[in-house]
Amino acid sequence: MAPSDQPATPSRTRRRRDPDARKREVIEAAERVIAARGLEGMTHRAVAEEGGIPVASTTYHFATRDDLIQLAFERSVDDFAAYLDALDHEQPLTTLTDLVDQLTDAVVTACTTHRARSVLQYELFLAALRRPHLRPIANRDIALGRTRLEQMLPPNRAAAVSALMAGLILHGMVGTTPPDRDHVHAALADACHLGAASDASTGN
Amino acid sequence: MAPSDQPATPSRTRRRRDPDARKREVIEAAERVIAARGLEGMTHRAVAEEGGIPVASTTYHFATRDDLIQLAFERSVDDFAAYLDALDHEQPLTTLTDLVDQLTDAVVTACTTHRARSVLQYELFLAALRRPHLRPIANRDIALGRTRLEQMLPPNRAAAVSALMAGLILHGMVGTTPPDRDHVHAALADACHLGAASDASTGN
Amino acid sequence: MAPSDQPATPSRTRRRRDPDARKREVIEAAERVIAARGLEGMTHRAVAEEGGIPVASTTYHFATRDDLIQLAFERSVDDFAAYLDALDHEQPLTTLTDLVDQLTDAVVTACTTHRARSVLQYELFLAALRRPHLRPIANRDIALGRTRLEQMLPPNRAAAVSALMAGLILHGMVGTTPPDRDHVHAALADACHLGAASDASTGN
Amino acid sequence: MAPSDQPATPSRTRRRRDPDARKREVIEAAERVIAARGLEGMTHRAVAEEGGIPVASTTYHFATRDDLIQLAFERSVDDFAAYLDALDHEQPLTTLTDLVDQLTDAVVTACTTHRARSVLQYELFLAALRRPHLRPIANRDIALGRTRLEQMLPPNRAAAVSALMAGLILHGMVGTTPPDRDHVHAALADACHLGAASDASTGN
DNA sequence: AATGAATGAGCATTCATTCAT
DNA sequence: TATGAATGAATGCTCATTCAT
Repeated sequence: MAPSDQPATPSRTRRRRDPDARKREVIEAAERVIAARGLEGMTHRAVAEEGGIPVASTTYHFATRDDLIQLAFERSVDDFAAYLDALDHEQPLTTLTDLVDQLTDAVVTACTTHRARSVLQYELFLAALRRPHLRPIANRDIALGRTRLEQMLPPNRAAAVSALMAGLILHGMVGTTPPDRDHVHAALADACHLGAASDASTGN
Repeated sequence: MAPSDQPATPSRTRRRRDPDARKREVIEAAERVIAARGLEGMTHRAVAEEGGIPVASTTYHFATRDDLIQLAFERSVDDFAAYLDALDHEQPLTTLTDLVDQLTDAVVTACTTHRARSVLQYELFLAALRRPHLRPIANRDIALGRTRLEQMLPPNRAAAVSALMAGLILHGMVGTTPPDRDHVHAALADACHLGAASDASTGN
Repeated sequence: MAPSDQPATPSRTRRRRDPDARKREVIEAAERVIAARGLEGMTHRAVAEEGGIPVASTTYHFATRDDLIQLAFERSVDDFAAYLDALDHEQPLTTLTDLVDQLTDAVVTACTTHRARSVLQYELFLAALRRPHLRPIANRDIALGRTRLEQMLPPNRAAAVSALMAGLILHGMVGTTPPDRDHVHAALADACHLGAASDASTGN
Repeated sequence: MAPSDQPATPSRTRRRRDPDARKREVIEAAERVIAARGLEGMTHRAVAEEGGIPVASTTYHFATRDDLIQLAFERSVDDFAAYLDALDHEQPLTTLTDLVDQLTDAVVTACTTHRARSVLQYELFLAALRRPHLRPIANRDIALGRTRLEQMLPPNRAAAVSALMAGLILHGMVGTTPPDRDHVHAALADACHLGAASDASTGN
């Protein structure tokens, strides 16, 4: 972000100006590896290969493998937050109808275009079930979506819609075909109390 | 964990004669290990320890670790099917109101009493995302719940309610406290189209 | 050999009439496995698979794996003896010229048609270097060829020709192409003292 | 066999700093193990024991066991080349008579003093029959001896003498007693076309 | 600060052999 | 007798982590 990040000092001898840059590289590579091969596939060697980084760099900057895992998940939630922020700027929420349309799109793309991110999210949830120190991170991820919905929905309904989306995405990814847009739309319309008309449109 | 907690066995006579029983023992131990330590924690050694069984017995009856994983998941889905059958006998579905009550209970107990089984289910879903041969098994699991709901709901609504439950349970388990009964009930009532009154009851 | 080997008694219930038959099956399968995968590849499982035989049959009839190895090698030497006998009947040795022609053929086919048998022979030789109980068997194999040569050559020359053949076959099999007939012939002619004329024919 | 036979090392300071030296240590230990126990006996653990080295060191420096095998064989051929070079310096080839004397000595010592190296060579030949990537190495070994002979013999005769030596050594090692010097000498004299007189000297 | 080298611990799997039937 | 079941003992290999530089 800073304009002096990589100045014109081409002192080849120097390896790195920014000590945190290498750390970030490792974390990002770890994110990618978890998404691609799962938490169990996230070995130091796999991260090193993915990032084009020496193996020892993946252990030098982090006390243990668990530390790296935690930081990778934290960063993935940061990414999610940034994604939601961008969404709010590009498509600010106005009407309930728009909201449902947007959420429908979010569910479908979560299973297709953004599948890697969704997988990472579920990896986090599952990991959090067994590792207490990951639970705050997982809950922050959940809260992120929920809070955004609270812009237009009462808290409990926001929570319900958030859960519905989680379930729709999970079932959608497990299924052999991407989820059907109309079904998703109808379910979300219901959950958002968009009005009885929505139901008729899909014939249920 | 304790390999010697079955002292009443005729001991010493190590050899068993019932290979299917032994296979079942191994599979059940594997199920328990996956639920407790995750798929990555399901090593042959862990299964052997959990089942009080020699390590070689866990490899003798199954060609590969992946085979054992698959069979353990298949068996866990069978368990789920049996659970649903039992439920149908004990509490046959009659009215929509009863259904919603029952589902509410199912969600809450899935996060508490039956937490181990729920964890196993999500392990299966996540594993299926990366292992194609597990997807039919995961989809069968999803279909099981969905089909049962279709006794009382149109197909698309059944799918939506099924997804909602999956999301509620996941978020419920990740959260630090069990899910709130009333919120769950309200969300399910909405999704089942129980009537607008349900919403008023929770004050949203 | 005996005409009453498998009489007309089709008593299906009986598994085997001849208790030695199963043993022979195992030994023959072991021979084939050693030739194909080497001594280290000769596991009980490999033999069982090769012979279409239960694994336990490969251990039941032989005290140890080493026993089976020994019997397989013994049998392979028996095979070699039978092969030489047959050769003597079909192509009795008459003149030195004929002998050299025949030996040339033997060397070339040992690297091609009979390669499997040759490999087995070298497996035996190498194994005998480390396992004293196999040495008499290996030496019998060597003596077999030598003795036959002694029909037409003095003992020391017979030994030399036998060694030459062993070396030609070994180098021939290791090489990327089968050995050149003319070279082989020239070398054997020399070793058999066939006469200086043979040498001129190949330009040496 | 004795892992602690190098007490003079600075002990305790386990870490080495010279990776090439460590690699060489492993390869040399592997050579010794193959010569002593055969290729099938060359396990990582056996090499580690032989070299007084941690097991993981034997896998760290080589991608696979096959890699280590190949390097050990390559090194053994290098050793052979060095041996031939040394021989050429110490006893340059002059007359055919000297050559035959020297070769006779080579055959006899190959079965006695240098038996370990000879065994390694035959292990290589046999292994090369089944592992294509070892064939160039085995052929280089054969070419080494052949080329040296070509200093004094025409190519085809050199090849024949080389093969004869291979056979003599093999039969010599398999036999219960070292090969008889005179027989070996007579055979080599013949193969080198030393003159008819040689034959008379041994009474054949 | 950064990294190649090194290693103890552990893993999935194979195998010779033994046992119960 | 013959064989499926069972198992202790390896084996090749991977990995998180530590250390020397």
